[in-house]
Amino acid sequence: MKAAVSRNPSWRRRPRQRRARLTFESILDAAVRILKCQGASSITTNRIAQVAGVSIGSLYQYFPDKSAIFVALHGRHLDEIDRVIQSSLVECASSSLEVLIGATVESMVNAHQADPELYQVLATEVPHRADGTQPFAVRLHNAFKLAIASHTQELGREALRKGRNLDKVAFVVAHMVESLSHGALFRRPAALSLQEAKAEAVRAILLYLRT
Amino acid sequence: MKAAVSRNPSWRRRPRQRRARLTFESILDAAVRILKCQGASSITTNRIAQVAGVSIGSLYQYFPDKSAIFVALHGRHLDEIDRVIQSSLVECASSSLEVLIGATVESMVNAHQADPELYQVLATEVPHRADGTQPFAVRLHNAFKLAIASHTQELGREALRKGRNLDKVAFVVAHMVESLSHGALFRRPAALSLQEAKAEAVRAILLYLRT
Amino acid sequence: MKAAVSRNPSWRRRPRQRRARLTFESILDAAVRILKCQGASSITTNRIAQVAGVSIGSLYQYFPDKSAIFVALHGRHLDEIDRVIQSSLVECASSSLEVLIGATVESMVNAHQADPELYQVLATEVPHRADGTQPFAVRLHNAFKLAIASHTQELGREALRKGRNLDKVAFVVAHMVESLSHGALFRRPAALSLQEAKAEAVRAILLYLRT
Amino acid sequence: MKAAVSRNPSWRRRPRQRRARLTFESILDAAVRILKCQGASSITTNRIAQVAGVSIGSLYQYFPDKSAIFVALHGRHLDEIDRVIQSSLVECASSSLEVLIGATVESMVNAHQADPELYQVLATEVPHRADGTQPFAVRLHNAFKLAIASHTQELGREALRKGRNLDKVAFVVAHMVESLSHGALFRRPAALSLQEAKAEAVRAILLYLRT
DNA sequence: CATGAATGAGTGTTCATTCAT
DNA sequence: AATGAATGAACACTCATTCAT
Repeated sequence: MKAAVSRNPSWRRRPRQRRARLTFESILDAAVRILKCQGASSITTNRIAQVAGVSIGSLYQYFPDKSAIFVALHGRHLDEIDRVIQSSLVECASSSLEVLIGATVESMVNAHQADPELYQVLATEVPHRADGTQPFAVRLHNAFKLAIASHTQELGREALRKGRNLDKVAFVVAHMVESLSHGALFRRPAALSLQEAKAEAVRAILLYLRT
Repeated sequence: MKAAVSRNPSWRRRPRQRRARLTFESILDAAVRILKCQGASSITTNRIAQVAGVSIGSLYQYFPDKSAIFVALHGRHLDEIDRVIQSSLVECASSSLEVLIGATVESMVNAHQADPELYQVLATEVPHRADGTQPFAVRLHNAFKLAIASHTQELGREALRKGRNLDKVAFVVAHMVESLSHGALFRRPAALSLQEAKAEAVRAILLYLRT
Repeated sequence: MKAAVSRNPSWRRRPRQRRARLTFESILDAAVRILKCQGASSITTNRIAQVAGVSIGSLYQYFPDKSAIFVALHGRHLDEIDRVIQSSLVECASSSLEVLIGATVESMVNAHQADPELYQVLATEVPHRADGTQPFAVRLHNAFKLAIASHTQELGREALRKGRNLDKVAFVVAHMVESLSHGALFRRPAALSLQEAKAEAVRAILLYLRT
Repeated sequence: MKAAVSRNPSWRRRPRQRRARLTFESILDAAVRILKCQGASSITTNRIAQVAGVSIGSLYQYFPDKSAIFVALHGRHLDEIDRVIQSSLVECASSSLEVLIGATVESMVNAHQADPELYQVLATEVPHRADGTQPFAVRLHNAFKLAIASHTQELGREALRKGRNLDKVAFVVAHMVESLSHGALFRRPAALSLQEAKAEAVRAILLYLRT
């Protein structure tokens, strides 16, 4: 993909595109850094620009206003989680449901464990009006519809019978995966280890699926 | 404690306390009204005071700063949900688990259905730093520990055996109730009616509990 | 006029109204001071507030935005000129046309001579979109219609005959008064003294009126 | 003068000069377009460049700064009016004063009628500090000195006698022409047609000149 | 000469908070 | 205890201008 470009020797490589992407990301990274260190209340566009190492004017070339930065931040997070989940589903497409659900919960937890404070702050302090961006649960929902559909036989003849349609199952599973993964990481009771919480989450989801 | 007041027998009861409570609530109500009508971005302390019909000075008599209003708002919401859940648990203390879980999910949904936009805004646009206030899931967790403990026999001898302790079960149940109730109301797929979503949520929770 | 107020002994004199008016005027005065000293390009709302000795917040309590200050500035100037002209017309209501026109031109020049730089700057550097405020020439026009009407007999039987209506005459006179007064002060050729310029202006206007 | 150019016979004439002139004008035209459509408050150098179809860098090759564009704009307008007036004066050099004044007023009105909004905006919203550029009235003044001088005999022996010098007369006439022409177009009372206003203006000026 | 991305000083404006009344 | 005018630090955002390419 990038080979094709460097193969062309007489070419100043699309400097705009590349630099633009870089700047865009560096602005988001700066926002993240500030969010984690100083919290959401002390974030200003000028500080973001400064931390990102770009001028405030440039920042406004990439984002129409401050809230656009937040939207992009949430978007990037959602995309990341999405990607991780999709990977799990694809990788385990031909594995048992047990493996698949286990891997998914694992991925979910891992994705958040990489930077727990960030996701905490994003979720609780950074406004994320539901404009445009598909709410996360909907993305998960669709992913699980596909995944479950391809394991129909494992679920037994009757599992998806009589009104127990895919939508219903995917609805429950998507919410369980999201809620229990988050919960295992952020809200589990002191008496429960992360391992135990994850295991129980998987157990609960499989129980539901198998019945 | 209220000696000064009770010493004056001819006095309309605790007028200050009463008025104070009223003012306090009217400020929160004003905040809610603004949040629902204009969104979180256009909320200012001055506007809140104006809508509440009190002076800005008075507002600061009841709240040390702006964020305290948000904290109180979230608190009030959590307390309300808490109350509703506790009611369900108490009312159904001697009913079957099926009834209890059904009632709980029902209560949960009803509580949010009263003012869906508000809870949406509160959750997504109003910062709710996790300082001090017990996160909701923890309250639910404790409530369910009690509830489940008192239905141990219905769950069968072995249900709470072998490391499947109360904490673990309550953790899963609390998250399922919260997540699926919210989800049923706010994020269910178009193909699913609220009734169906609720019913499936209850079914899933019971399945887990009974196994 | 103010006696009525001070006659009321138990009264804290409308502090808001009075102070408000004072603040309002002090802001305009500050704007004038800056305009004269630093020119229109270096005027900022913060500097105006500072020079006026009020906080920037207060400034915005009296003016919705920066341009409103300019509008008020022009308005104040127009009102001042208006007042001066009206005075002349009233004072000379029963004098000859010669006296009346002489006095009017004199007033006009005097009014601007008090602060020539200001009016120069106002006219050339401060945007004064014609929104709402009656353009000056229209006010003058109406004033002169009245003045001329009350001197009809002096103008002779035929002066206002045959399509030479009041509107027409007032149109010409108003423009001559304004233009020649301004011109005498700001744009007269070096060879002409102010006195001469004014005298010639009056002569020209009277010539027109008498024919 | 243009030796370098004429030395190269096969060359399209002065390409740089020509293009330069074109670019210069296109920038001014763009400014005019913006001024008329969006008003003076929303004019920016970047937008001007964009509308003109040149880069912002090029714009700064032709104008040292933003205000230079305004100066040039006013200059272009003044030159245009100047040109039109001079034409009238030259064309009517040997006509009667009546014809000459009539033609001049006519020209003046026509010149502004071509684009009334523009001249309104230029006069009221675009700063035109009196630096350098001869104020318009002075140009007119000189033009009329010449014109009137060459009609001395028509004015009669005594007309320019005893202190009634050319400067005085030209001062009055120049201001009357300018003010009444503008007034006829932009500020005439509703009851007056443009034709009537112009005719009365001419009549008033001639009355003055002939006395 | 042309370009237009980058700059950043500077602006208008807001709004949480105070405090004299 | 209540008021609300006054405050001014702080902010989001603009735009004239530069300069490396």
